[in-house]
Amino acid sequence: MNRRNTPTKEAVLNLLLSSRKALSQDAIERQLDIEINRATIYRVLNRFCEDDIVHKIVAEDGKQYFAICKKCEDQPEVVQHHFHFRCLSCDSIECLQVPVEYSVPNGYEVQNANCVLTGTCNDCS
Amino acid sequence: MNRRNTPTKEAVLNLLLSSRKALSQDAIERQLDIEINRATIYRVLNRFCEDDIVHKIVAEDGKQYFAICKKCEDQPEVVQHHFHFRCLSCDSIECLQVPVEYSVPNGYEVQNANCVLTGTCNDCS
DNA sequence: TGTTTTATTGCGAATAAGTTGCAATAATAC
DNA sequence: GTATTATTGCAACTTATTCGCAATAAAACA
Repeated sequence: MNRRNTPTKEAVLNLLLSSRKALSQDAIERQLDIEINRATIYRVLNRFCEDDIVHKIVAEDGKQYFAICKKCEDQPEVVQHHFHFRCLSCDSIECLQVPVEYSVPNGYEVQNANCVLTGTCNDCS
Repeated sequence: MNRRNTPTKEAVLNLLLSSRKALSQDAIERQLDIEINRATIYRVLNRFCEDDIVHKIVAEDGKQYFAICKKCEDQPEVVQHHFHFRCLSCDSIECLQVPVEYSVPNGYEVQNANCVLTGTCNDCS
């Protein structure tokens, strides 16, 4: 299943790269100049996730948001789990450079972390 | 808007009290002996949330799960934000007694935290 | 105890997010 | 240039949650 380069893929990737925020499918659809089908956007995004180009966050609104996997300065090798911040005022989600730290009971094995803080961001407070 | 006691409310509350896990609407509906309408279950649960009897978790499946606000031994006054664990094997969500710790950039104000770790629980590993 | 008030419920319909099957299109390899 | 098959668009579908409305039933009160 080799990947192909398409205008759609390019457009979505560029949008995500230029965005400071995590974007939902409908935000992406709105912000793109070219018209791309809803289902296609999801498929492109999910492929990006499979390829670890993008990570998916699910917020308390139950919606999926997608953000480029930027590597943290301190740990260039790993894109570790970090907190996300959802501002209720401007309704945007961004990645914080704050690693998620936790311990789990014996026998538990963590594969993923989905952590979203909610409140008011600097721009809105 | 005074609250009234109803069989429905009782039943849902007792179920949540007796459950070690956070429950979704459909899990509650399935586990109850009495027949309660879907919309009603949601309304009861949301009222519990408003009254801080129950807290809501949204998992990466986008679904809402509800759990009794048990107070942690260490900080009996406050039900502080804690991690949740979702086991992909037995598909259940539970509250961990692990507080969520974080810092946020200047000017950010956190009102809530929704943190779910995903993986395999002790029973399934 | 009977009556009134209004919170709660059930029902059905609506909404919204995300997925899927399928046929058409278009990258890429040869 | 042709063949292969990844990608796309479309429409339909699924699933979770919400909402309006009329009926019901707690709770307060006479």
